[in-house]
Formats: sequence, C-alpha cells, structure tokens
Amino acid sequence: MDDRFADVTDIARPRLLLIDGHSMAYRAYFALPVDKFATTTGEPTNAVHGFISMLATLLRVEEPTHVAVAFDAGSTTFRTVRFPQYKGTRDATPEQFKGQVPLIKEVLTSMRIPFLEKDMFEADDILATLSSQADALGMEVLVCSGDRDSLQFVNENVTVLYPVKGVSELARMTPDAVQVKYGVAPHQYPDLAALVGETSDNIPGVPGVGPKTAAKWINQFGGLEEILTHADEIGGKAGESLRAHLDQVRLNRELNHLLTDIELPFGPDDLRAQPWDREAMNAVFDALQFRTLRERLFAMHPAGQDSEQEAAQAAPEVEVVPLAPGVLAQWLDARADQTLGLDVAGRAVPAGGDAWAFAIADGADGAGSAIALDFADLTAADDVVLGTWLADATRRKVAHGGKATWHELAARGYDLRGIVFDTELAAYLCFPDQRGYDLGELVERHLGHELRALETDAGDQGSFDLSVGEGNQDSEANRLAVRAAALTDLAEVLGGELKDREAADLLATLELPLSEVLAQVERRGIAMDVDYLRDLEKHFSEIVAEAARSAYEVIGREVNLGSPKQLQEVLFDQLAMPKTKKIKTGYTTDAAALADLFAKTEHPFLEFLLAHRDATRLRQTVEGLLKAVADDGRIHTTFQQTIAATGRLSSTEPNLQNIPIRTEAGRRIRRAFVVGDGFETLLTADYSQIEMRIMAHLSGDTALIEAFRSGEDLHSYVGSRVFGVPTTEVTSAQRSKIKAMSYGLAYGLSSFGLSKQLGIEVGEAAKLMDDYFERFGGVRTYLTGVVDEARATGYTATIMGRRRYLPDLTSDNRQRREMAERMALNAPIQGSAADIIKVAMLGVEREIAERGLRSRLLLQIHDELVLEVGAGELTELEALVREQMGSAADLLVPLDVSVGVGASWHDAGH
DNA sequence: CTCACTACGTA
DNA sequence: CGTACGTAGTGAGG
Repeated sequence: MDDRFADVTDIARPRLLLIDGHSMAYRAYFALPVDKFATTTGEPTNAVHGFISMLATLLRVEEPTHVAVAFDAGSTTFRTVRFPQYKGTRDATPEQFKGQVPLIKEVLTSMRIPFLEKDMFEADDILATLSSQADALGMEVLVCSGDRDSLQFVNENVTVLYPVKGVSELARMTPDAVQVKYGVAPHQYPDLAALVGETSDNIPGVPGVGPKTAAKWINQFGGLEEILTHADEIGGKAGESLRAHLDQVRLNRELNHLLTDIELPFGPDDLRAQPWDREAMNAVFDALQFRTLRERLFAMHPAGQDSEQEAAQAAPEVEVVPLAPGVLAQWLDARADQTLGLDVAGRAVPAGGDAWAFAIADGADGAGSAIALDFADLTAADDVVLGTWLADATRRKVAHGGKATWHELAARGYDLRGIVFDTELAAYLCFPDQRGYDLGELVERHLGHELRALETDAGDQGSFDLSVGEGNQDSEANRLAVRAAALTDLAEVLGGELKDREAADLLATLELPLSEVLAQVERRGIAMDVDYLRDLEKHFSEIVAEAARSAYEVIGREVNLGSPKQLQEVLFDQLAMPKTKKIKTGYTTDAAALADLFAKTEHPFLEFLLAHRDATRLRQTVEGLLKAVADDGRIHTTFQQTIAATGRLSSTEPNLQNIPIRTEAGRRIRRAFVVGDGFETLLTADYSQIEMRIMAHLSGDTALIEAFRSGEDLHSYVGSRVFGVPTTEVTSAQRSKIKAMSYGLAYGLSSFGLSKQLGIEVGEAAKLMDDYFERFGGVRTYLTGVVDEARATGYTATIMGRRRYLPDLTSDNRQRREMAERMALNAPIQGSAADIIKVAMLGVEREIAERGLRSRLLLQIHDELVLEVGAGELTELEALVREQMGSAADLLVPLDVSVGVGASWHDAGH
C-alpha cells in the first residue's frame, strides 16, 4: 500500500483531495504581486507560485492519499449555450495569467498528479462527479475551490476548502460551517444561490431578495421547489419580486446545478498519489526559478521515500567484511578480475587535502560485499596491500569524481590508477545541462533506490541490508560502503545511457584520461612571485584610496562607491545626471553607462569613480591570488570538468581563467605568475581564432575556408570581401565591425544586438549582415541548419559527438525558444573548441611522458595552454606542443598555434 | 547566515 | 534582443 501521503495511524481511510485548478490559480494570480514573481526572462509566475505553494501546504497538512486537479476546458460550456450571458461580466483573462496555466500543468505532470478537463463542462462538474463517486466508495473528500457552487456537495464525508484570503487561508466548509454561514444545509445552497444570484457568474437574482430572505424562505418551505409552488402565498415586496422572476430563478437553479454523472477518464481509484518524477520536477522548477518552493516540497518527501515501492526488488544488499589480518588482500585477490567501486571520504583539494576513510565494494548483483575502513585503523601490512591495489592500473575501479578521489588519496601518499569508469563524468556527458551530479541523486534517479546510511534503518525494505562487523561500526565507513556498492550498478546503467547517446568513447578516450591529467595539473600548480604580488596590492590600494578621496571631494561627501544604490543617489539625484538604462533596482551604473555619462557631462566624479572601480577590482583579484598561494608558493586551481554545458572546463578557487589581460594595469597581474624553481621558463601556446576556424569547418563555406588558407589577416580578408575593397584598404574601423560580427554570429547575434554593440543603426547592421552572408552564404546555411537539426533531434553535437540537449527549441515561450536557438548556434562551436583543446592536452601530456621530459602542463584557458619548461627542453617542447595542438583535430582549415616564451605569464604571452 | 542582484574579469 | 563561466560586494531577508 502506498503510504506516501498518509498518516500511518489513519491509513485505512483513503482521502481524496480535489482542486479546482482555474479558480485557485486565478485567486493566486490576484493574491501575489506579478512583478515580484517572474523569471529572469520576465515570464510571470505568480499564479504558479501561489498555486503550487497552496498545493504543497495541502499535501503536507491534509495528507491526502489521492489527488487530482480539474481545469475548465474552455469558455464554451453547456451552460453558456443554455444561457449566453452566463459568466458574461467577467473581465477578459489577463495576458499575464494565461501562460501560467500550462506551467501549472507542467508542475502537476512532474508530480504525477493527474489533471482533468472536459469539453463543454466546467471544472466544478468534474469535481462534483469525482466527489460523489469517491463518497460512494467511502472515501473522505476535500474539495479546494473558489467557486461557491461547490458548497452544494458538502456532506459529512465531503469538505470544501474555500479561500478566504488569497490562497493561503482556506475555510473548512463542513455541513455545519455552511449552515452557520448561509443559514441553509449544503444541499440547499444552490436553492439559495438561485434566489440571490451570483454577480461573478452574471446570474441575476431576485431583486430585493438577499441571502437572509432566501434562507428564511428555504427554511420555511423546505426548498426551492416548494417556494416556487407556494410563491403566491408569499407576501410583501419580496414575494412580488419573486413572482416576477420565477423563470429566472428556475433557470438559475438549472445552471448552478453541478453534474455528478459526467464521463471521466479516471475514477477516484485511479487518483492515488504517485511517486514524484523528481528529475522532471527539478527541470520545471529550474525553469520557473522556484528555489524555496522546491526545497519545501522535497523536504516533505525526502529523496528516496517516493521510490520505495519500485526499489523493493532492486535494492542491493551488501555486507561489510570485518577486517582481520590478511583479509584485505584475500578479499581483493578474490576479485582480481572484477571492476570494483571505490569511494573515499576526505578533503578533495589539490594542495593540503586529506583522506580519512575509504570503501571498496563489488556490485555482485545486489548481494555484494564491501571493505570499509578508516585510514587510521589500517595496519601497516594492509596499507601496503591497499596502496598496491590503488596504484595498479590493471585493477579496474569505478569512482564518482575520480579526480577528487585522486587528490584525497594523493594527500596520503597513494597513487590511484585504473579508473575505468567515472559515474560523475558519465552523468555529465549524458546530461550536461544539469546543475550537479550528486551520487545519491543519481542512484535514486537511475537505480530507483535511495542511498541511505544503514544504521538508521537497517533491514528496512528498500534499504541496504548491511551486516556490520565487529569493531567496524563507524558510520562514515558504512556510509562509504553504501556509496561504493552503488557505483558498479550505477556505472552499468549510465554506461547504457552513454551508449544510447553515442558518448561512450567520449568518456573512455577523452574525459576520463583528461581527469587524470587535470589531477596532476592541479597538484602541480603554478608558481607565484608573492613579494611582487604584495607590492602590486599596495599599489592598487593607493590608487583606490586616491580615487575615493578625489571622488568624495567632488561631491562633498563620503558614499560607498561600491554600492550601486548609493551611486544612483549621487548620480541621478544629487548630480541630476541623465538617466541610464533601466534595471530591476533602478538605473544601471555599469562601466559602459558611466563612460556614456562622462561623454555627456564630463563630470570629474565619473572619472574618479571609474578609476576607483578599476583599481578596486584589480586589488581584489590580487588579494584573491595572495590568499590562494599554498605553502609551496604555488597556486593550485581546481578545474571543474562537469560544469560547463558546452564541454568547456571551468576554473575555481581561484579562477585562473579570468586573470586580466586587456589593460596594462591588468596585465601587470600576469607578471606574478612565474616559472618555478628548477625550470627554465614558461611557455604559452594558443589557438588563433579557433572558433572561427570551427565555423569554417562546420559550415564548409568555401570563401571562409579560403580566408584561412590564404594566410592573410582573417578580419581584413573578410572585410575586403564584404566591403568590396582590397584587403590592404580595409580600415581599422571596418575591420573591427567585421570582427564583432563574425564572432557575434557564433553567439546568435541579431542585427539589433550588432547595432547596439557597434553603435550604428539597426538598418546598417542588417545591411552589414546581409553583405556578409552574400559573400559567405555557407555560413548562413550552416547556422540555420544547425538550429533546424537540433530542433528535430533534440540536441546539438560537436565534432567529437558531445551533445547538448535543448528541449526549449520547441517551447511555446518565445524568450525561452530564442534563448535555446542561440545556445544551439553556439554549443557546437564552443564545444568543438573545447573538445579540440582537450585532445591536445592529452597529446601534450602523453608526448612529454613518452619522451621523458620534465616539462609540464600547468594551465588551460579555453584556447591556451601554459607550460613550465624543463631545463634544455624549450626547442623540443615548443615543437611538440605545436604538433599536438595543431593535429588535435582534422579540420578543413589549418589549426594555427602561436607560442610565446618568458619568465612570467605576462612575458610569455603575445 | 543565505539569497538575489549588480558588476566585471576571461575565452 | 550574443555564448560559456566565477567571484565579490551590497542590501534585503531570515
């Protein structure tokens, strides 16, 4: 029996929750401010938020076992046919509301809550039908509706929850409550409503007859029929009025009678609450940008609880083997030809990490065995056995985030080899747009059971049945055992997913080997000139102080120059400058806007402010670097391999992929990155215009390919074709326009965007693009083709087959669809470039190792590699790097590599 | 303390 | 109304 919503003490009585979708969503829409609930793309979500929030509360508080939502199918119903004025006074549905009903349905679908709608009928009829059926089945029924007509089916088993304030406060309309509020029994409510009328439905009542009179008559005569029969006996003005409107009252009663016998695809029994599709919920809540609400829901039903049913058979059992002398070696030897799961607990950083416990498990089809132990409890003999096994590349291992595991083990002096599958990398390749790849979530999603520490509920259905050995009851180790045991099973499932996506090779030959390279790259770090960095910090600090002082002097007071809010006050109130571009919190004070303001006003405050901004940022960067220098005098960044949906790496703690280069002051920071002791120099090697070359390759455009083969300056060459002048006569202004456009095309730039960027008219920008496509028609064909294909297949692909799935390409929402289109344009280009440099990194490392050189790779900055050159190896290394980078992909155009050498990153740059 | 927002650095 | 990232400060909320 599914007990996910039910209180265990009250499980015998099924409880059905029915919701009138439209009326509650509509109330939510007016209850919450639409401007406070919108996605970053401006899509209003207030009704969705209010509705789902109310739903969450109902699920928690009422604990229904069965749930359904009914929607109105359209504005035409049998009632409007019978009485065209019905609901005629209603204002047109607000535009902001319309789009939100489908979103609510998306959420409901993800929560596997059925919703019903039926042509020609209203939601209330569906609710009445289901309610009466459920009542007959002995169920307890809760009807959540903002339509008072629903009060007619209230009885001892059926309660209506009627919104009193917004959607957060619901009145429990039991028979007693109806009696108290309206003075009649629930089944008599439509009689009362027929007499009184309902303004919101444009149903006129009997003039002069209000709820009080109506109730009095109903109680006096027993019901509407009797009132009508005895209409002649009723005296006074009210009686007169009634006799004048008998037909209207009869019609009213006919209209407000809810049908309890319409045909529906589901009966109450089919509405049993189902386990949520958490993946779908995550996707839809991501899109809606509901954070708190998602957490509120998930907190009600923690991961795993939903899938207990399905998990019953699938849940593996694993026994943790008590460790006696010799057992580890025996256990491992018995599994010499198996692939084993390995999980380590520790601090996974490239310098100063640690490991405190580990687990190794086989995944013997749900009845496995595991070793789980604190490193502190490891005997010297077992330590050797473990170290040998870890370092043996022929002993196959599955890890989740092998690079992190590698760092943890390296901190304890172990080498780790032989990782043949990494579940985190595999999940990333399959679902590159996902936020994270938590092992527990993956297990739940792909294995259908939860990853639960055993000691809380050992022996429970659906959990691991771990027999804990003597002296081996440490919970951390057991937690690890459960994780390790899941790895081989998960690897199998994700391996299948990879195959389906034709990405198995990508994992085995690219990402997995790359993770080993990155682990070493991170552990090496790059040497820093700390003294120089400190001087630089002092220097930038002085500029900051000076700029701040000058700025305060100009405006005659001290403000926080780092606060956009305070700056707005100074600029637009105190100094009364013209307003800049509007943003959520007022008017922007970004650098472009400030420069624009300076051009208009020449106010010295702006100069000082900009100088202060620049210097502050540079100082921050320097401070961040100083803090990141490890004990070895080097900075060890972490390269994230599963973050960027296009396939790029990213760099964190610190980010070494965004060190300034464009300004002279910024470039000075690069002087702090220096060659380390024992090495000759730094070498940087970067691809020139790799994205444009990929564009040429993928489009096959002969003119663009020729541009690269000609060996001339690309943008001048393209400019000469577009403007119809010799290459030598392309002005620098023309060249930069061409450059901006060429790169913009790869990002899905519009003529509007191009005009804004270049500060030209939209027409001129459009003309520029037309002229470009006139000469490079293959590019246009390619760009439109790539979106069409992605729409058809659901994904884009890079030259190495790395996919990015873009379901929004078919979205009804224009903003989302166009965003997806731009992603589709860019992903193959950015992603192919990422593929190529990853191949190059593997090639460079492999060649260096094969030739026994000491030189080593230190950094990757998307299209650039930084290496430390061993003494006497410069010439050979440069040739090797050029060769490996140049041959990393076989394109229709050459892959140009430029190399620089110097004692610092700045000096090695070009 | 966490979060959204603004701003800005890189490819 | 151009893609992909990470970081830092502010100010509002808890």
